[in-house]
Parts: sequence; structure tokens; C-alpha cells
Amino acid sequence: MNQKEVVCRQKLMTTRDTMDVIQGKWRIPIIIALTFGDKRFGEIQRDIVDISPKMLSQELKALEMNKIISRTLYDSMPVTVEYSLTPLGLSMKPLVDEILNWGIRFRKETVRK
Amino acid sequence: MNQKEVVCRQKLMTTRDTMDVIQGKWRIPIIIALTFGDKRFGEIQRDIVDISPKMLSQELKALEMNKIISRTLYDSMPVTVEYSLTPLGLSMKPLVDEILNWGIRFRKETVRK
DNA sequence: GTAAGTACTTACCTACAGGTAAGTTAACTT
DNA sequence: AAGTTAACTTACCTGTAGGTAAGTACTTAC
Repeated sequence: MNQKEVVCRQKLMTTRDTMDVIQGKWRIPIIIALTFGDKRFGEIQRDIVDISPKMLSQELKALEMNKIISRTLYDSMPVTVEYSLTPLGLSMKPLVDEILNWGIRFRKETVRK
Repeated sequence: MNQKEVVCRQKLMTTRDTMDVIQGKWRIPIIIALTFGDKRFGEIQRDIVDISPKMLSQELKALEMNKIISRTLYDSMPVTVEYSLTPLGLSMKPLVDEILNWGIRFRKETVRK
């Protein structure tokens, strides 16, 4: 196994780590919603119009477990819960920006049917 | 619907475009393999050790349809096929680099169990 | 006292992503 | 003529991502 192959396989492993975190239909949308500020369950649901409460709840838990977001319970008198990006979550900004950038480029190249 | 919400929803749509292209277990690995140079079917299979010929064939077709890679048939005398990144595929480098970067960061934060 | 809001949970179902294994075509090698 | 290599294809199966629908617990508003 030569040098190139070693580098190639390391890259493959590293990208798999990232992809495991952002994989799926809802994780990136949730992260983006939270870049606009801390939000409550219902607010995120209103931003991501087609997500069901089940999926939102499930994906919020997964992101919390990966330390991307944090959950804060406020004992106010209708009890509210706020979700916010952790430092690790905030560190995804360049990645999310690139996903966005490339999406714009892709759309440009694809509009000529 | 205020300005923030409009921007948020546009971003959601754009990222979905990108994610549709890179979603799944094998697309990013295939793209990375091809950043090391044009490769034949069997060579990619050797780089990505755990991919089956079925999945490789299927994902190469999908990437070709999205104009990320191109397929060139050489009429040499064992017929060979070479896959290479198109300009659009090459334009994914910053995105792939960010996936890689963040994977490294994530691994650092996660190594303390 | 009943309706509505917030933040979920639970049960059930389906489609598809991905795995395994074997078959195919066609040339080249010994 | 039998085996090897390259590049796939086809058939079949399974697990899980994600959808739908309904239920729960608690509080405030009317």
C-alpha cells in the first residue's frame, strides 16, 4: 500500500465521521435554523415547515448527544425549552456555508434543461 | 413572514439540493477517490475496500447523471472504462475539504470518553 | 369546563438504501 | 479449452429512515 492509498483511506474515514453527524434529511436544516439564534421546539417546527414533531424530537436528541446543540429548560410558567448551538455546533458554520455555496453553484449549472 | 424567515427557508432549500447529491454512504468516498486522479472501476473498488460492485455501479451512475463525474470508454484491447471528475465535480473540493476539516475537529472533541 | 398552546411520546407502517451472492459478456492468457 | 480479468447486472433480502396519526401532561385563556 503506497503513500497515496494511505492518505486516501484516512480521508475516507474522516469524512465518514462527519457524514454520520450530518446525514439525514433534518440535521443540517435544524443546525441552520439555530444559526439564526436560540429557538424553542415550536419555533424550529415553524421554520422547517414539513418536519413532524416526532422527527424533530428525535433529531434534536441525536444532535444533543453529538454535542452539536444544547437543551435548556426554563421553569417559566408555561414551561419552555430552548435549543442552542454549542461551540462545536458553531464550528460547523464553514461547513454549512460550503454546503450552501455549492448548492448555489449546482443550481446554476443545472438550470438549462 | 419576516426577512429572517425568508432567508432561513432559502438556505434550507439550497442545502437540500447539495445534500441530495452527496447523501448516502458512498458518494463522497467516490469523489475523494477521484481527486487522486482518474480511475477505473476496479481501482475505485480497491480504494473503497468495503463497497460492492453493485453499489459502486449504482452510485457512479447517479454521480454521472448529476454531472459530477464523467465516464470514458477506451476501446483498448481489454476494454477499460475511466471515471473522472467534471469541472462541477472539481468544484466540490472546498466542500469536501470542509467535511474533512470538521471531521478532524469532531474527532478531537470526541476523544475523551 | 372546555378549548387551545407547548413540548413532546408512542404505535404503526412503508419505501428505499444498502448488503450478499451469483450470473453475464467479452477479450486475453496459458 | 479452461482460466483470468474487467466491468458490470440481476435477484433477493433486511434494516432503518422517515411518514402518519394519535395520545399525553401541563398550563393558561375564555
